[in-house]
Amino acid sequence: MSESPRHERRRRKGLDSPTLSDVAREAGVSSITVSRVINSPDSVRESTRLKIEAAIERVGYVRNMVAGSLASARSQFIPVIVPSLSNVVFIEVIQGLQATFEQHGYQILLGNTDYSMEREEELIHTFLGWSPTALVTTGLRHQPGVQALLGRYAHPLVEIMESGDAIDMSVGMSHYHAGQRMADYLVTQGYRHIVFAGTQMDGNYRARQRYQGHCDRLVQQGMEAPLLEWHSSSQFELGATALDEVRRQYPQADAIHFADDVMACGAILHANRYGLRIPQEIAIAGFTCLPFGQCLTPRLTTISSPREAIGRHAAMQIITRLKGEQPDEVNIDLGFELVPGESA
Amino acid sequence: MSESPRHERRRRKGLDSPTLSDVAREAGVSSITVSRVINSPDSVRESTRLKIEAAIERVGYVRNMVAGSLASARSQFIPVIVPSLSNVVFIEVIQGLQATFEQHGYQILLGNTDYSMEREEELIHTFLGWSPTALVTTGLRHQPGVQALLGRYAHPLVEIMESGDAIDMSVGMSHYHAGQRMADYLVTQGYRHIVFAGTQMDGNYRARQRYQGHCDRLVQQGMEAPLLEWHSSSQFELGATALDEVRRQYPQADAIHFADDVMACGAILHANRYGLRIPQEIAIAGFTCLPFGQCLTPRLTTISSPREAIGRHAAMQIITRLKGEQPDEVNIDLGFELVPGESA
DNA sequence: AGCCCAGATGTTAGCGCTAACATCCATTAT
DNA sequence: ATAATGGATGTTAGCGCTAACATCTGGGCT
Repeated sequence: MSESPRHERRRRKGLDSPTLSDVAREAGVSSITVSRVINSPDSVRESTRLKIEAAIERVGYVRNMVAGSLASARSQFIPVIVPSLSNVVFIEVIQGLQATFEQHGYQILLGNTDYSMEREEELIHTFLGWSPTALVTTGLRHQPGVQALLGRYAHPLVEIMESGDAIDMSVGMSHYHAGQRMADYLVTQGYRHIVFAGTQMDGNYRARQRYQGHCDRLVQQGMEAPLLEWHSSSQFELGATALDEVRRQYPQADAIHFADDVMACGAILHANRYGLRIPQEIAIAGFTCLPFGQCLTPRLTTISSPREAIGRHAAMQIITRLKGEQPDEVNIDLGFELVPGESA
Repeated sequence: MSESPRHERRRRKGLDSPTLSDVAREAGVSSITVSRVINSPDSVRESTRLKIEAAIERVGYVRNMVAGSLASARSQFIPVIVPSLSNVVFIEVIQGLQATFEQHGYQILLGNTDYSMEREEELIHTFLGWSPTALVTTGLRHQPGVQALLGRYAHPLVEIMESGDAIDMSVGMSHYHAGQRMADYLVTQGYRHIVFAGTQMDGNYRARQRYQGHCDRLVQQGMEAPLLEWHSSSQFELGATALDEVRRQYPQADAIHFADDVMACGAILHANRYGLRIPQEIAIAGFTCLPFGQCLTPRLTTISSPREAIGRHAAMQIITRLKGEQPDEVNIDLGFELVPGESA
């Protein structure tokens, strides 16, 4: 156990790297001056700075962020909580966040809830232990405990993906209106028997909101809005299955409004394979606008969601607040765009 | 500036959350006992534990991980450095890592080098400041400085994606052999004029290794091994461009070996659009085996890489070492599999 | 009864850094 | 010459936790 060669108690960790005071001694200054060179170089005279920088180099100093965070009671960490990493949508959001935060010296702490609100609560608890400077989480709905905890949270907080009233700030789009808009478009195109097909919609309530918008619009038009739901995660193959299932259960269906592009693309590829003509025999629509949908023949009709932009805006909201400024808007709705292809 | 209501100097942060000693006082024990309840509950008598747990609940204690990490000189953080987040491959590796680490209470710190080794060096420097318990980085090649730094690094370290001799441990596959294997297969299938097409191969040297394997095998067979390279990131559209370009520059080409599935799929979709028959007029092969390649008509011939498995194994190697055990193997080669489709 | 021992709990002393305040010194204004 | 100023640097006292050691219990044994 105690095979460490030196038993002076000063250092307890194996790798005893030099500290601020080692650098300070080497440079002949006090450690706070070294700290200033690192954190606010402009507040130190240039000659001193150069001397210290040389000393840092010489002793091979590596900054201890943990100690810094403890002393200043804030870390450079910003937890980002998303429901899934299998869904490209969140990957793109994370990229937007990451790129922006990185430029400003913040580090993302990634949390994955797997669409479980209990898991979200656990994650938030853990993350708060890291004294994060800010927090990003997905959606406007949370467990009561989370709602309360975040309400008391004194730092910038952004809820992403949805539009609406946030605890602190939000960046997103209206899923209800997106569903409504697509239903609208399908009706305009002359489709009359439209089935909505999605998966895991119990956890993913934003998909449910899209269905709600879809449903309300169709009912308004005096149509029915049947829903077909699966419970595995969204994959291409599931789109194929869904297409078959819709045609079996609703032989009169002339269009399928999928909850996401992945399933929609799977359906198109499946139809191509079996010579089912799209949109003549059945029309296909998706949601989110992923690149491959736009390379298919026929091109997928879908709604483009501002994924990376959500990430970038969310990060900017936080950075603005951390600079002590107030963002122009607290709740940002980045909207969406209908992208007509030939599939519907 | 100093508008905080209470000026007792004890707490400097805005949100003064209860500490271990608050809980200790509440429970009538010493703070170390509370610490034990949190870190090794079995070392505390049950009655005491329950009493303390109740106190924790009552005061709403949130553990301060930063202080814990400083005191114990190790954090629960494990930096994971990958070259890209746009490439699904790394997303899947990260998922494998994340799922495994999470179960054992570790938190990933994500770093993205954008295929730059200088950036890798910077990232490693920053991350070492967080006293990480272990480290995961991509590839066996690094800047000299990184090589030296990691050589001295006293904690578990896994280099992923490649097979070969690691600084500490590695989990991956041989890209050279994968390239060779595919070239082999194409030759066996009767193709004689095979073009290799890739993008950003200066940074992505694993793609270059695949090309090397491909090249060596073809030259061995007395064939030429032309290479066509682009410099934007790999997208479906680039595959389309590549297909056109190959047919223009090498009219006699009967097969294209793409450096990755995304471009290969783009090429197939493009060919389908313009009625070019695959593989009769030109064969297409990819690398990595992404789901959509397997849904196309014709199905993409490709090589399946063990992406999630790499993540899971890498995490397990680290966990084994952190438990104080020695893993059975230091360098793990998870191999690959040729997946024949109809595209070649 | 007295002793030993192991398991439970407590005491002490930092981990490496930074906030807050204190001091110093060269300028400039008076 | 002296005071006033402001920029550069230093002193002090923790941040909240845990390692290491010290102490206290209450059986079980002779």
